Amino acid sequence: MMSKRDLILQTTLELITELGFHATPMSLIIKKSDVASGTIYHYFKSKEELIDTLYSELKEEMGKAIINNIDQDINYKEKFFLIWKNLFSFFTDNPKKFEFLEDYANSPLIRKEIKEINQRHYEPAKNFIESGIKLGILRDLPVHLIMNLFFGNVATLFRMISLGEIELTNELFENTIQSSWDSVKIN
Amino acid sequence: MMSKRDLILQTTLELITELGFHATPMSLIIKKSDVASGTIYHYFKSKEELIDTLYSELKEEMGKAIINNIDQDINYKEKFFLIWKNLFSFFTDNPKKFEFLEDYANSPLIRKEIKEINQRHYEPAKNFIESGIKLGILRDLPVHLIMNLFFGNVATLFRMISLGEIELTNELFENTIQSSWDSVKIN
Amino acid sequence: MMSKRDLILQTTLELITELGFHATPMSLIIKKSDVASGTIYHYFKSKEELIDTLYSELKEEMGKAIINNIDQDINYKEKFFLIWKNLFSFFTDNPKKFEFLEDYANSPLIRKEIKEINQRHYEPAKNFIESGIKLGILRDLPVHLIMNLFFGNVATLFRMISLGEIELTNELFENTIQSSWDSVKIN
Amino acid sequence: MMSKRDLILQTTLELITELGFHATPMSLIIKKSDVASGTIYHYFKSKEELIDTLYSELKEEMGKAIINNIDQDINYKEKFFLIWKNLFSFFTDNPKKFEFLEDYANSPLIRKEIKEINQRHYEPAKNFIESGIKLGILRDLPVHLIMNLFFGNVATLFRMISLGEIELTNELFENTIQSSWDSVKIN
DNA sequence: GATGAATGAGACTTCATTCAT
DNA sequence: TATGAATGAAGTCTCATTCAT
Repeated sequence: MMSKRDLILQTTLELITELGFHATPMSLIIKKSDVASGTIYHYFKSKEELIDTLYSELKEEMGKAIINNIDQDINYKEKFFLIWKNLFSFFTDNPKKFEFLEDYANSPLIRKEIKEINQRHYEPAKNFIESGIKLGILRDLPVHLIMNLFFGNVATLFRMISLGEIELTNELFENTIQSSWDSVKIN
Repeated sequence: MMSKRDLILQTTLELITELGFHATPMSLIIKKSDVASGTIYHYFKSKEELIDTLYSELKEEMGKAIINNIDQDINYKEKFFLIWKNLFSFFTDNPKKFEFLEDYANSPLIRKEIKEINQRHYEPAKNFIESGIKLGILRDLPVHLIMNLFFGNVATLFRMISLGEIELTNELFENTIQSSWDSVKIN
Repeated sequence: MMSKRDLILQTTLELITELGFHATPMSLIIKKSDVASGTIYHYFKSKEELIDTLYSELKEEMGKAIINNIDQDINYKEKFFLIWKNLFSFFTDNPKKFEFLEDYANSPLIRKEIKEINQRHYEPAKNFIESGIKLGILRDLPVHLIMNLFFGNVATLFRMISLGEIELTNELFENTIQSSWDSVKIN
Repeated sequence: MMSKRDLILQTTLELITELGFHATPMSLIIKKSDVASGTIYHYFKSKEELIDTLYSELKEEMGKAIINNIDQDINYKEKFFLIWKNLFSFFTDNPKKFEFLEDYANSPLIRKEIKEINQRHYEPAKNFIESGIKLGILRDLPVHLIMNLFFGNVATLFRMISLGEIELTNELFENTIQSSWDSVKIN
């Protein structure tokens, strides 16, 4: 059985992605979680702290998903493709989490301090890009720029699939990753 | 002198990018615009219609900015670079408009119908991409996917510059566009 | 007809003296005043500002009541008695105002700044005491101490009468004022 | 070491004088006392009973302080002065208790029944005043009026000293008591 | 005796909107 | 066109208290 705390977080994710932060009153989270109003404030000091917490937990989860299986004995390009697929799979498996993280990535609703602290979950990914540049495999662009372009590409494909604007075929999938790779690889 | 209607729209843009839609009460727009509460409702039926209107006007403005100067006698790649630069310049010249359009591109706050209607301002850009594919210059990916990847790349660079996360040099600028081009061109 | 603003102030006085500040919810003031909840906030920014305003208005009113008729051609002691009676009459005529001013005189609920500003209504009274000291009629005690003792004496008598703990006769009234006078006069 | 019960009472006194009854939530008393919420309800049935108890204990303590040393072989006036000083000393030694007793003397928060019961601690003081009247030393005013005027005078001086509005010198102290005596003694 | 998670009524306040002038 | 007093539903959060352990 889920703890009340986790139940509240899950309900919050569902409602906020569906309705947006301000269109999701605490009263609705309370009702859907089937807890008393006081209970939510027992675990989270305020609505802001509630979504800060949700953001942190999801950011950590995504950071871990990205580097899944990455320690295999495969070459750089294959690892690039693997990470791309890992991120895409995370979105596919957790569309709500994708939506939430997209919406609040640049939102003033999440305190800056929270955002900075959660950067730490992306150290492995950052190291991967950095090593690619050092090895002369990747273009010499700022590491964070490459990471953001990469992330943006995955998100763009996933969003369109998710909204039904295009259909996902194996070919499209591979071509899009290839396009992403071509944008940063040298030659 | 600015009409009251336009004054209200401008104030709305400023406040909404700074505070977000729900944290920007009509009362604040009213106060900062120095009009009476009745006046705002004379021009816009509701808060929703106000931002629908703002969205439409900005979307149109951006659509026009993109194709500025595009009818010159230059080759395809040069046009690709020009459009990239046009979009980037529009963001640089209008950072608030960039922010607003980014925030509300995927927001449920803008009615779907409004979003669809404003697609028409991007016909020229769409035609440009389509012709590139037909001519065998661009990869055979769905047109809208290419457009979104393209838009995403420009936005990613601009956002990082704007937030001060990286510094814009001529070299970085050209390299990033080149990276964007490499992701879609054939060969 | 009373303005909504004044109606709210009057209702507030009645409820707060009866129930106390914290036991008087805004919702009750709203209901008894028969206005909309928004209306109260149109005139007063917060509950705190509402009672600050009430305090200020009553303090001013009491300040004026005290010096009523004082410019007559009567001697010092007679003026002392007159002021005593003026204050006592103000309490008798406005028992709720007495109660409110008593309860909030030393309350942290009224901002210090508000208290200081309202001292100005007691300048004439202060001058009267000061001149008494200078003329050698009154004991050489700090002016404000004399004022507070004086005020305390009037309030003590009135409170007991008001609570029905003793009965007011002309003799008791005169004796009490005489007692007050004897405490500060020289000889 | 203090019992948890007494610890709670002491914390309550401190918080309530600083913040006021309604601005002092049970949760704060609980936190500052470092006890569990259940514990406070083990000793006191409700918040009301908690302050009723506090009131009673302090009222008794003050009653005892007043008559300290009064059985010496000194004359009536000297006893009057002694009681005055006893009360003033009690305030000086226990400023929080003074504040609490002042604030709640006329408060509807303390049940009437509690107030009446605690009158018994002031029988000796009452007897002292009554005998003064019978002996023809004091003015023939109602006993309780004299007691209240007396108490009010001590409180007025103490409050001003305590707030730093005037400075306490030996001369001022003696003069103020003399003033208090002059207000009730015959001649 | 002691704990603290859980409760839910109710507090203050905000806000989009209306309408008589 | 323009005004701004008035509305009242709804929002976030607090708080005294309970009860299973």
